[in-house]
Amino acid sequence: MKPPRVRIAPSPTGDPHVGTAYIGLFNYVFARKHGGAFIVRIEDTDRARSTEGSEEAIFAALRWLGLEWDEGPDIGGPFGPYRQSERGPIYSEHVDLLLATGKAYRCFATKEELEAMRETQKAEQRPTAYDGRYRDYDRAQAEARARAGEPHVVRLKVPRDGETVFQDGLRGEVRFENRLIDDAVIMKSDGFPTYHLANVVDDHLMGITHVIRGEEWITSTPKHILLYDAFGWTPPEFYHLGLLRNADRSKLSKRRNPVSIDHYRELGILPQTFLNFLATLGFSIADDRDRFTLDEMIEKFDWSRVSVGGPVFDGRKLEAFNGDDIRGLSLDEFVEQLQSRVLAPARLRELAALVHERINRLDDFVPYASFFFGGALDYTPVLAKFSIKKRTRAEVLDVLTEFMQGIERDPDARGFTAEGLERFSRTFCEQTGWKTRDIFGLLRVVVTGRTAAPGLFETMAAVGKDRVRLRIRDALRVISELPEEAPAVAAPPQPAKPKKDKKDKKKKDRRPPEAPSRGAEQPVSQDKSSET
RNA sequence: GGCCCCAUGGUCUAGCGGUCAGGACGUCGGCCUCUCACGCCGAAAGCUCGGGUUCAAUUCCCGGUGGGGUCACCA
Repeated sequence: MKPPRVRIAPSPTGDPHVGTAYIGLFNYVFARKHGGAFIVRIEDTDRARSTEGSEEAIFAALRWLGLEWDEGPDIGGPFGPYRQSERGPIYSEHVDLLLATGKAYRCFATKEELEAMRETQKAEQRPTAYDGRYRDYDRAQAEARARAGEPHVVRLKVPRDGETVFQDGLRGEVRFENRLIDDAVIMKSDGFPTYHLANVVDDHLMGITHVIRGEEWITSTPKHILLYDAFGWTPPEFYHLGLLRNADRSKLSKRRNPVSIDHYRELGILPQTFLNFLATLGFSIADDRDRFTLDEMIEKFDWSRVSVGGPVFDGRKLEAFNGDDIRGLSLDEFVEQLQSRVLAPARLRELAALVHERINRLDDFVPYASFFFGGALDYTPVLAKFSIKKRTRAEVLDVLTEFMQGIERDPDARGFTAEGLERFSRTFCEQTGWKTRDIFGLLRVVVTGRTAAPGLFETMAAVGKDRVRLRIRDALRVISELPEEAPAVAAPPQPAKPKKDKKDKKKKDRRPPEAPSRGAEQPVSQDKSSET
């Protein structure tokens, strides 16, 4: 086999996603196995959703895992630039090419117009698809309107009949009827290419030989094949891996699970352990062994050892692996890990600043700062002395859920700095009509498990976004399971969980932080993910 | 709903026509032990269903069912 060239193409729209690591791992291993190149390309053609800092965070996460790339935006390479926002002229050239050969056409339909079209189609129980209203529009007229600066998109002219077939390296032949594929937008009205176009053009120009990506892309693959055809190019080989799932088998989403690589890093998962665990979610090295190193995986890698059903991401197993590996460390190594990861000087200083004026003896630092560490908290003690009056349980659940969504979406909150969080939180109060003292108190309890703690926003920032999210999710579960008669978050007449026998305790202590919460979940809102 | 993908214990998987269906996590029981943890031993728990093909199907084919993905000027 001549050296393959593979890539991951993350979109810088949020925290580094475990899916990116999963797909990245398989790409990386395949490249290394065959002495090929592993490339990182940033797909940032969506100007609205790309966020500052996300790109760096993705690089840092991949490097932490040890998935080093051979070409990428930060290290360059012979086929750059590797950031799609810097490749504008290349895309326009290629669009012009398709326009000139009649493989694509300009479409002047407005978003509203298309929305109305879809509504009608839905109402009539027909599949929603672009109806081709500008497909045969007069070329000269279209060019004139375009020259006049009228906003429009460019669409691929998909053949009306026949079918598009491709070989999936993991699934065999996959066929789609062309009449069911609508004319995909390839250039948006802002002049940026869509994913489909940029992806195909870049993969071709960068010499990508194997496209290894998530199953969610299968249905857009025929569009890509058609694009390769339109350009007269030979498509690469495709391998669609199964999607990582939540415990309920839906596509892994942060609504139900911690999905940030940073979260696992912060909780003290060892990078090689994390890779090993991800690898087992689809790859098997042998009949009766599931612990192996990255090098062993590379050595033994073969597509016939890759399974394709979407695996549930089971944090308990990850932790079991991690525990094993921690025990495998020498005492010196263990201490080194603690010093570099849990109590690194900068981290210690950050926490010390918050604890400084609140303790009387130095060694109170450790118990005082306990909530800065670990995953879920035990809310039993604090439940005995905390309540919100005049608010129903449903209101509490709602407001926490909204808050959790807010820290994801809000530009102020997303960076998770004390200032940003405070700005966001105060606005949030105004919008929800909650008194600051009520909601800040509630958040304090949720985030720290205590009614007294350092300043809420400094504390939240130091606790970290992923832990905060995890605790809110866990709190939602706990609150929803409180006895019915409890007003909101309140001290029930008797303790909520009056007696815990040995077994219960054991169970609780062992429950991993990642355990997905149940009973307090919101309607699914799928995470958007990049091609990784 | 249309289209597409998938299907071995609760979860991740091995299996590639004939196996007591193997391993791992989790669960349960026991041993070790001042406690816990680790470690060790053991147990319960699985081939989605129905048709074919075959001397023989978990394994091959078809269909049902179930799950998932996708139907944007997001990737």
